[in-house]
Amino acid sequence: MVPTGDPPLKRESSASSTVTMRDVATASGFSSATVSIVLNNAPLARYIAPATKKRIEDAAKKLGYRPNAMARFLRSKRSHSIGVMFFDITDPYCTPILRGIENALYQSSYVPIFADAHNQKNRFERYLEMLLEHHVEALIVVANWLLVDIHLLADVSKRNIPAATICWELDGDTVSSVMVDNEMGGRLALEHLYQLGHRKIAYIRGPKMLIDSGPRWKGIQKFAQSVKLEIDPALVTQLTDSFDANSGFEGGYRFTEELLQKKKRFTALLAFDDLTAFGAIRALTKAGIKVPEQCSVIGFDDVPLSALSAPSLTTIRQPLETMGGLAVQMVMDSINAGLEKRDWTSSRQRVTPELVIRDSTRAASQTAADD
Amino acid sequence: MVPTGDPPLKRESSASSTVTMRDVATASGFSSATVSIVLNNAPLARYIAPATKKRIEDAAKKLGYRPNAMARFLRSKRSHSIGVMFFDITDPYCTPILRGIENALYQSSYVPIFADAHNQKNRFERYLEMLLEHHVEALIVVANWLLVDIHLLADVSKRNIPAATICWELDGDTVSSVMVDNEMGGRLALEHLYQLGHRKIAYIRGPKMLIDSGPRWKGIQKFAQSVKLEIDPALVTQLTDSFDANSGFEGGYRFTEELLQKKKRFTALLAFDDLTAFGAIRALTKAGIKVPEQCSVIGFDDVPLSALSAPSLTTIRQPLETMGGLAVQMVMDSINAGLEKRDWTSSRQRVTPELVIRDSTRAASQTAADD
DNA sequence: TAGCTCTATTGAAACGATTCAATAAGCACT
DNA sequence: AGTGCTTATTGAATCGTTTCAATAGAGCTA
Repeated sequence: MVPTGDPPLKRESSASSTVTMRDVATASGFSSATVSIVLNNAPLARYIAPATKKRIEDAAKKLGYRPNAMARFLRSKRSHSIGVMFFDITDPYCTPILRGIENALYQSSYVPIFADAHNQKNRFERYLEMLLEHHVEALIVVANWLLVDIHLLADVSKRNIPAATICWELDGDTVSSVMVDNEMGGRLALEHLYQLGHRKIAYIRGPKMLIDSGPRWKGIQKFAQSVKLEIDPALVTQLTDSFDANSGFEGGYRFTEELLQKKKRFTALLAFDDLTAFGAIRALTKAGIKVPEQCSVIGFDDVPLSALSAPSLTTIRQPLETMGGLAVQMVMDSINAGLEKRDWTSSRQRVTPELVIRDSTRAASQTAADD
Repeated sequence: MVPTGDPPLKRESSASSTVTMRDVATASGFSSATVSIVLNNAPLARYIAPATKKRIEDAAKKLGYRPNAMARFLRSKRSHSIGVMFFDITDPYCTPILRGIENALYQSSYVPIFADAHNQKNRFERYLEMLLEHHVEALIVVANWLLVDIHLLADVSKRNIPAATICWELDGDTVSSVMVDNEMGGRLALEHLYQLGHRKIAYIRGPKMLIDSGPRWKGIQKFAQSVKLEIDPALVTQLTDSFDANSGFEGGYRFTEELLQKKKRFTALLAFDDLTAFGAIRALTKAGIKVPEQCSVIGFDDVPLSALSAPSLTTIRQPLETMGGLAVQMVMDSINAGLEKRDWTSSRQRVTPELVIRDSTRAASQTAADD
């Protein structure tokens, strides 16, 4: 319809053929070396005449040239991809982390290769193998549960691939890590309940296996000590080790039932994490105890559903999305250091947790004292 | 300590150098062509002597040989990766789909490259570009919300890359799709409430923009007609179009409040999806109406949190993990068809939804009739 | 003994980029 | 007129595989 100078049927539009760099070279009248230099803005581009640059860029655009990532990598050793391994994506708190990682990588035009170990060691190893085959430039491991560190450490550091863990730390200094300050989080949680006037508080501690459990409990104890609050051992239980991400909910349910059977009264419950808290709320509700009217409940993590549940959950927020971004930053720094042959030492980041007050906690004075 | 025939210090263990195929070739005493044939079990491997195979495999294992995915691809045109694009991973019902996709790919030794469009068109396009650069062999798009199909269709089909959508359908027959049978789901939901004896039922319909909204409502209407149940227009609202995955919750909350203000009584509420249902429950609870004692609520999707919330949510289950797996199967079939130069036509799968009865619904006879 | 089919193996040419060293022209100095 | 510097461009090697065509011995048939 519209008359233009272009020939009506161009090859580019019809064929599914791949446009290679050589095509751009011949189309623009320069060599592929020049094309490569211009299109990558390589150091030598300083010497390329502006007119040349323009002609090449125009040709590339016109042909719809897209560099072949594989060919590029084969030569330059850079895959522009990084491996992101989760131990169990089913765990609701993984999603914000994934979002954080994805977003940060997007900014750097890196692509995440996603892996989910399903909490199985052999699966973890197989994925590691696959990621290495794909020559990821770095590795981020989100380890909510246990992992065997030997192989990760060996394989990864041997090949000089930067690695970072989120929610987990490894011995040695080869692998960076991002974690929340669990001790501070524990303190914040108890402090909140204490300030609301609660004194008879039940606790569901995290499983031994988990790296978070210890520090969180330590923070609780320290705060209790500082205000001379007695922690009644009869009101303390601990989740058992398990490989199932949903075990938190079931554990919270079961151990709350146990606590209730003891007939020891408590006006608040401090759960290891949000899932545990949900389990606890379920058990309390089933026993006819209203949350927060008769019992306050506080969680830890601030998983996405905590804001949606009824009642919405007061919790200690981990800045999960931020943590994902930080991990990316760390491995990126390391990649760049390697590229520029600078030295680089792994680091251990601690992010600060934050109290989020919602509907599952209220002042003890408003709490009905009896069952 | 243990005396072996091996020399004490092997090159392999110390260096971070890459073991190439040529290394395996020289170590085993054969040519790299033979090594390639053996290690890939290529057609020509029929003619290779068993002893040769063994020697090559041993050498490869001993050296810790790992094929270079990039070099391999450059030659064979196969990246062994597929692109997985989400429109908003934040939406809780994406996680099971991701799990399903990941698991199916793992079985085929394919690797997923993860992309999240954040519901933004330009981001979607940029990611498409990146995925094509990485030469993914196929594309799976999980489109919970709207998307502009023109470019997807054009770019993808032009390059003969198989594509499948989950929770969305495209015009034309280039792109396969997996969807739940929404009409049946709508019917199941109303049927459940009806069988519980509910007659005064409020409805929160899905936003116009969403492909699911229409059929779901149609199923509801058809069932109502079949049992001569009158749908009171005053008890019907519709979510407004929005790009925010969380809008379901807020919408559910707001429109339930609106319904309550009308003072029209209802004993049950049928929500468009689970998030909407949670919003509705929040509003009902806030208004002093207990769920399910005074009002039953049913959702749709069965997102992971539906089982954990208090009360746990009765809902229509979409087999999300299965759907992810199906999509993988489809694109895999298509990839293989392309490889074997067979013909292949895209298909549209419908999976059946399933009623999951939990605690948010109960018989109308047990429902307190007045507010 | 020529001709054929199997078995067993390999040389060498791709694949599509990057990058180093080489070339060459122009200009400004001593 | 020789030397050195800057600008502008390119030829050719290289990355690590895959794969086609070639080679060659061996056993079988006619």
